[in-house]
Amino acid sequence: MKELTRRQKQILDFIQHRQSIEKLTPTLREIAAHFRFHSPNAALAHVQALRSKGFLKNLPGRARSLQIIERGSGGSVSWARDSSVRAGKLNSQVVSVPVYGAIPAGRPADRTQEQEGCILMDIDTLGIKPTARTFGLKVKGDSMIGKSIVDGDTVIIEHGVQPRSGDVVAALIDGQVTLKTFVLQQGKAYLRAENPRYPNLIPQEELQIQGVMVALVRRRR
Amino acid sequence: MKELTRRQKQILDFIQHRQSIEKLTPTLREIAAHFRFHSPNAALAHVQALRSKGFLKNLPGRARSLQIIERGSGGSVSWARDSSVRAGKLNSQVVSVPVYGAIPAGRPADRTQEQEGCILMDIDTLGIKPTARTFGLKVKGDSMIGKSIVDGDTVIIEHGVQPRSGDVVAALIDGQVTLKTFVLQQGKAYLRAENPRYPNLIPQEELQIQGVMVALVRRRR
DNA sequence: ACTTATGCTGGACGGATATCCAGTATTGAA
DNA sequence: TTCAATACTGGATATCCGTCCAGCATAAGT
Repeated sequence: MKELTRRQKQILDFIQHRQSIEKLTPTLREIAAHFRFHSPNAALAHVQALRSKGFLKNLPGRARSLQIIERGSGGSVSWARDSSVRAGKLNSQVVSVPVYGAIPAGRPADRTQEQEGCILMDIDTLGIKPTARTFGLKVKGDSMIGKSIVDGDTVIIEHGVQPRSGDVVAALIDGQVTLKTFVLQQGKAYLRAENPRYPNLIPQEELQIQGVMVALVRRRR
Repeated sequence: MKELTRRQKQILDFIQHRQSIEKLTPTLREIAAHFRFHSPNAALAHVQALRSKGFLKNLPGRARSLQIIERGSGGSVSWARDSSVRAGKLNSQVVSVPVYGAIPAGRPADRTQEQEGCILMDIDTLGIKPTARTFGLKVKGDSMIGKSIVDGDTVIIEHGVQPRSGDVVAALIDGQVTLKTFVLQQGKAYLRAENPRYPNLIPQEELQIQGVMVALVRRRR
């Protein structure tokens, strides 16, 4: 790991500070203003150095898109205001996961119409670090009763991961998303319903896996 | 408090989701793209509505400067509130619920020894407004399989409420807490295990009900 | 029929922003 | 000295972005 100059560390700390306080990444001009630079280019040079050294990333050309890259044991929390921690959990973060009642066919991004709400949960309880493609799905019917998933449950689905045999997956079948168990048997994949009243599904062509279940939430009704 | 239309709530949820996942506020055009608007003005109209209703603020003219305005529901859940939460939900609050692996006999307050961790969740998902006597309980065994509660699940228990017939309750039996279904039949209360391999329990003296299940959380293992 | 609220399209403007180019000054190593 | 790395200035540009204007459509209430 390349090391940072003192100035670069100051820049990085400033970015981190602004993010934690204002929940907003500073622009290059705001960085320049804070350090009394007369040109945004001075800030850019440092940011570029931080990028090339792997401490920052961003979306090229996009405003306020700087993101600090997490790295394991870099315990520099110099001015962290952690005195406010009470019974809460340390090192945990709450994320917002959108919940859909149903997912129409097509690209996974086409889900905006059906959004029902959202769930806030800490990532430790969730069990994964959610991505932009993590979402909740309201369970309808009892086809997964054998896995103790019942009507009304909300399952948290992570899109874009390879399912292992036995995982519960959200699969696209006949233009609708249903919950099934993904089974890999002798090299062949099929979907098993965890209820004898429902048939198993052997795919004709290819499996349309929308995502893998990572967690479940149930409310008393 | 002015209310939000469904569309406005979807917009707000999306902004919150993006902030919690990417630590970056979406631009109006990114909002428009997600909702398949053909004009950034559609997103602007919603954002303006959210601003005037007090759910959002921003720095005028600045890119990605939307910020969600925190609004607690007023209730004092002081011990449970985690003030380090990055983005709170409107009209809602994220609370910290302690989780125990087992509950020893005695006063419910004497449980600090057995604490295993805690869960952070918003109260809308939880379904109740938690009190100081709300706690999580790790499920051991499969005596409640008939209610789709399996080993490893965490049930959220609310202490001190009167159970209704059919509720799942945490009951104190022989110095141990087990999960059972509370049944009231012809004026007599007893506890039913939702698994034929376990016996029902007819109380000799009085029922020791520790609390009623209000929610359930499951992680993939 | 008339109004109002909501939701969206399409275009446009100006300021904000990231990025590039050229140049200066300082420091330290070869 | 010479060279390279670091730190910064000043200016320029293409694009990104918030915002405004005008208009259309639908639905609900009066």
